[in-house]
Amino acid sequence: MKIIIYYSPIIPFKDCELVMSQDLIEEAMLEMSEILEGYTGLSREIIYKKISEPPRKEFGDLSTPLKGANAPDKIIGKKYIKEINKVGIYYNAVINVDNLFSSLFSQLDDRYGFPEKKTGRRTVVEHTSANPIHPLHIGALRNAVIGDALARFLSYMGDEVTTRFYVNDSGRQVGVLAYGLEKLHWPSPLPSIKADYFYGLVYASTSTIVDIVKLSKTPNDKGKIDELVAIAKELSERFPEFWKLKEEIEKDADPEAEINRILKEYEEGNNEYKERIRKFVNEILNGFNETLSNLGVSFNFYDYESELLWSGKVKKIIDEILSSPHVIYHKDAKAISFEKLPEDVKDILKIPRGLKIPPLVVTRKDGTSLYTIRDIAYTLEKFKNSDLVINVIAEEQTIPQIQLRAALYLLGFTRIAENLYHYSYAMVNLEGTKMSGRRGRYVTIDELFNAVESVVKQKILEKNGDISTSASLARSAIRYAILSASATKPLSFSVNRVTDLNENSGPYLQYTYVRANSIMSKFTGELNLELADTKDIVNTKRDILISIAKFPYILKITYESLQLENLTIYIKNLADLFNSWYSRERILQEEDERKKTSRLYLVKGVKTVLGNSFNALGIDKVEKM
RNA sequence: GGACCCGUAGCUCAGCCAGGAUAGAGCGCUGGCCUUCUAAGCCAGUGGUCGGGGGUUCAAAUCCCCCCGGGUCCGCCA
Repeated sequence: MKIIIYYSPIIPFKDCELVMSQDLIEEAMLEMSEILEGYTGLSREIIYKKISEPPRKEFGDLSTPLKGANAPDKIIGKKYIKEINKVGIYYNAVINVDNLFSSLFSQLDDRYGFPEKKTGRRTVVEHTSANPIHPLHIGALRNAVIGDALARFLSYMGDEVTTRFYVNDSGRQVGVLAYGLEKLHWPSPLPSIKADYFYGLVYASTSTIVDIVKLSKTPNDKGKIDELVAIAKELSERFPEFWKLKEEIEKDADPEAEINRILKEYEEGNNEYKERIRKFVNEILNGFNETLSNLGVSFNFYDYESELLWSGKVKKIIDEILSSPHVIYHKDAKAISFEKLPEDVKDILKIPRGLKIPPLVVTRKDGTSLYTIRDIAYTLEKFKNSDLVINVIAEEQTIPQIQLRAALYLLGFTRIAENLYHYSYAMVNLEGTKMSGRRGRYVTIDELFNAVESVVKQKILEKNGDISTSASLARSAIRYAILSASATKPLSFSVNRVTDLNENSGPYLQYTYVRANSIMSKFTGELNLELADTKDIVNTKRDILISIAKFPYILKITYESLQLENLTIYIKNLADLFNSWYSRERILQEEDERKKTSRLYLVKGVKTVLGNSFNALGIDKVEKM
């Protein structure tokens, strides 16, 4: 793995600071650059910046290419650097294992790696925030896992973190569902089925029927109608009330107008709609929670979008917008224009210079509100007690998120606009399935989780393991599959792959932890650093030592980049090293007390690093597998 | 048409932003290892025009330009 230096944080710090403790690799790199500075005349910053891990062992532990530098072929180091050897343009440093070992383990405790001081940054992570109209499907999975892991991670790193789920209970989709329910006289969910599944069927049925009615009035697209009819048949097999619902909806001259009417009355505070909609939204949210708890995901707050409407906060923003100089007419509607947003501000707000930001319409024709405008009001709320807001939202919403930042900036909320971060992630593909919430075609997270858990259970039975760990293992398999990939890349998912619990999986990491933990719990003595034989720290053990020492550094770059895969991949590599060593040498059975001691320290280090990383990523520590 | 993301082994992914020495994992395939602290493991082998072409550089998977392919967005939806 490459050692990376001098990262410029993705989000600049203002009055907050990350102070890492015990970052011994960083100290070694500083020492190396100081030594070379004296010989080469290059600034230590330049040297430091170029340090990386050499591709092969024989080149040492740290390496920096310095062309034209004229240092001696061999330099003796000081504390963490043993010596530096010149090979071609490279200066290769060998780490002083004795000193690294004693420094590292003289202070390694349960908190190892995490900063001792709080950063002083108050961070909101808004994530998942799925529309409460159908069960959570695979689309929301990546969001929930990334958001939850980010929040845990930042919290361990010393941010004061708040997690929020934005309940989008005021959008058109909720209006569609309310319309369908009204037509069915507000039925209660069937007891045999989870509420979110029941409402999901009503929503998909209503939405499909409304589209059929709409299309049948302008009969020009035969193919499309045939397709919808096929979907109708499909839905009617899953939802017995489908034809009754269709009959009811067809009685309305203009279903679309009915949906708008409901939305308007609801937004204006009609009590019946307020109550009825809140009731089903909460039932669906309960379903979400059941799903999310399987994944180990929970929230500090659920923020109902509708409350922003009824409290007048949205209206206040609309008024502010309308009195700003940036309002124009766009297709006969009042809209915010972003024409006058300066180019250099675009850079600050991470908006591509080449992008012409589309105008943002302020309200619908009938006066009801639109999502992005409501989101402005919501963003102000989120910033009330925070410095940074991270929105984990799919990349499809890049433009609205840009409009949001740009609008906030133009309205004068510059600090907020600058500290609002869109954590974008690409789509998850599941074995080529095509998903559509509006048509009720989706694979739910529950289905995936159950499939994974049942494979895990089978595996546990085969191995005579502890069946009570099945949920933990299934959860970690799913979370690992997501957290080890870069969020910006489209992710191909398949149940087969997630349930392949091999050496590149959550359970593999848990298994490695179990091994380390089991050794430590069988050891009853007291570890004494004086007894440790550092001469024994060679080959893979040496790699393990250095890897453990690198942990704070990895945490730091992960914190600054917000790319959790840095940490995930790192612990996978550490687990590989540990397992490789584990199969070759004995630890508790080692007869030489001094060797046994130094090895036990390594095991303790591995256990601590894995355990702390698990905490930060939301992977369960299990004792037995 | 414009903007953004992605393209690395048969498949799924690291590495790219911060350029350096024979490009790494897992799955798959081949063969080995359980009287030893948990074999969800270990060891060995197999497999790559880093999408293509130019450019910058002593040095390019990595930076720049062009092109090709896939995805997403450009709504009075979210």
